[in-house]
Amino acid sequence: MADDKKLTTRAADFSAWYNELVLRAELADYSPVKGSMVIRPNGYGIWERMQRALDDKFKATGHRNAYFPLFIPESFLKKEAQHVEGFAPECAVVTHGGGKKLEEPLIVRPTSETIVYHMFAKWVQSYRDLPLLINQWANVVRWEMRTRLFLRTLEFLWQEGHTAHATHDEAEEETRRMLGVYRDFMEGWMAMPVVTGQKSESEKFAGALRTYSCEAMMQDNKALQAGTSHNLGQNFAKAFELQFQTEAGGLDFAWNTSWGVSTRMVGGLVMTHGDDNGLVTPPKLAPIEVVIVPIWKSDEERGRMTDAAYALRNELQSWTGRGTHDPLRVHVDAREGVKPGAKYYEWEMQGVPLRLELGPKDLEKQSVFSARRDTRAKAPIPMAGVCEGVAAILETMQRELFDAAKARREANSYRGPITYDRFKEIMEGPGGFVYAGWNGDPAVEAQVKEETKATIRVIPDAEFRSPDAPTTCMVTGQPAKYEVVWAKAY
RNA sequence: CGGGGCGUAGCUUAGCCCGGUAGAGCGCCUGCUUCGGGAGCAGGAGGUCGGAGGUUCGAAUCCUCUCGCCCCGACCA
Repeated sequence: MADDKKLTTRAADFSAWYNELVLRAELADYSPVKGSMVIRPNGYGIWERMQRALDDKFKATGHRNAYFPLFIPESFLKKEAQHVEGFAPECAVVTHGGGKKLEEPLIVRPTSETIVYHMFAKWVQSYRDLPLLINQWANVVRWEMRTRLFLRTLEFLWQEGHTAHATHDEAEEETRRMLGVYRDFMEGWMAMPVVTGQKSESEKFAGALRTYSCEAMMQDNKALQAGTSHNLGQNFAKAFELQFQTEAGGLDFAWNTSWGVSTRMVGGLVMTHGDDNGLVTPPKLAPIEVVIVPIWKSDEERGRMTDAAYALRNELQSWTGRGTHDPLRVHVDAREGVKPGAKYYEWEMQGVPLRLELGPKDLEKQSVFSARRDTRAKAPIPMAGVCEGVAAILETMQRELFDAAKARREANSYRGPITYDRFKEIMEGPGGFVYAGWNGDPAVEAQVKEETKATIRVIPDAEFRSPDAPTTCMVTGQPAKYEVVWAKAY
């Protein structure tokens, strides 16, 4: 009886733990259509907070939101050779509408480069129209063979930024800037440390010149590609005749970038911070940061305690110590007929960062009893200064979640000279990030993937590289062209 | 598309070999007692046993077909 209330532990079966958590925390549920899911209010609430934070960052870097249609003419996809090769196999295609066969099939967008740059071509005439900085929040469809809640579903929600620039260097700067924005968000809001860097040729976006990525390590030591930013060069501009008059009077193709993050990040958040009791949400992304549970025995006490709980909520909500635009998000759980213990388990499963218990004894002592979700640390907070006290705990928790995740990642990262045999041991065993030399040959990359299922996650940016750069390729022993991060990935 | 598992109440499932009144736990509703870490008692609602054929006096159970889902692989944000 007690057992079926517990989650499968991470140690016993990480995959089962993840699925159970997502369902039990009511983040999402399976839909009647295979491979697609319903995002429930608990999960959507986290996504909304992600959206808000990211949208502010996009606006602050000069982007404006727009919306492009769901349907794309099939012919558009075919205009960029690599793009069609990459995406055609996973596209949903509409062949009928209004009871009639369509003259030209419509693709349900797997991503919107083609239609966006088709439109850009109409809007851009001169270098004065550049840069054009657009973002859209949308759903996209990719017909994946194997799906997983939040991590890979047929349809998912994301944001896709699309920009056009006059020069390669400007486009490159934008590509890197947005990768930085993603990193700031993932580390500052999700408390999820990432390794940034460039993708190898085989892993880059179909149609891009270069792809950069944020890679996070999950608690099973596998990598999650959490966000990508692409320098598209002039590939799409040429395919869609996106040209402009230069300052000198000539004609040139524009330079494009695109970048995106998706609801997959919710899955990343779960697998970064969740524990065997359920979800752990970083305070900054928690739809509810604080839940107050009033404790009573008699009816008389129930009245007094719920009143006190709502009064405490009002005090917390109206506190402006974090600024008027960032009030504490507080919920009172005054349900009758559910015992306090049952409420504790429920809110822990849902990942609410801080629980406040308020009973007659606390009221007498003019304090409230707090329990932190991640460490389970419990301590009374004096009513005088309760807002500051609560805010301080949340701030500490946000920081410590990041520190803990980063320490875990580093503990499972391997640097220094390594043999291919040792590498195989790591990948068959605990897994993790292995920093090693690579001769740059795609055949080596393919061989390692075939033999170990590990892939090159990124060619890391300078700050992530080892103090002593590897000099030889881990597999061939030839001179290393790059230091790369190997890992099994989601 | 290969390999494995499974479809019985909202959920988890027993029953299936060996055909004969469809059972349990959780959840839900009502009432009373409870309430500082998953409450107890009493009463109650809820089922075309995934679907279609067949065998049989009789099918959740046996046979055939079919649909769907989950997990593991190949592919991918």
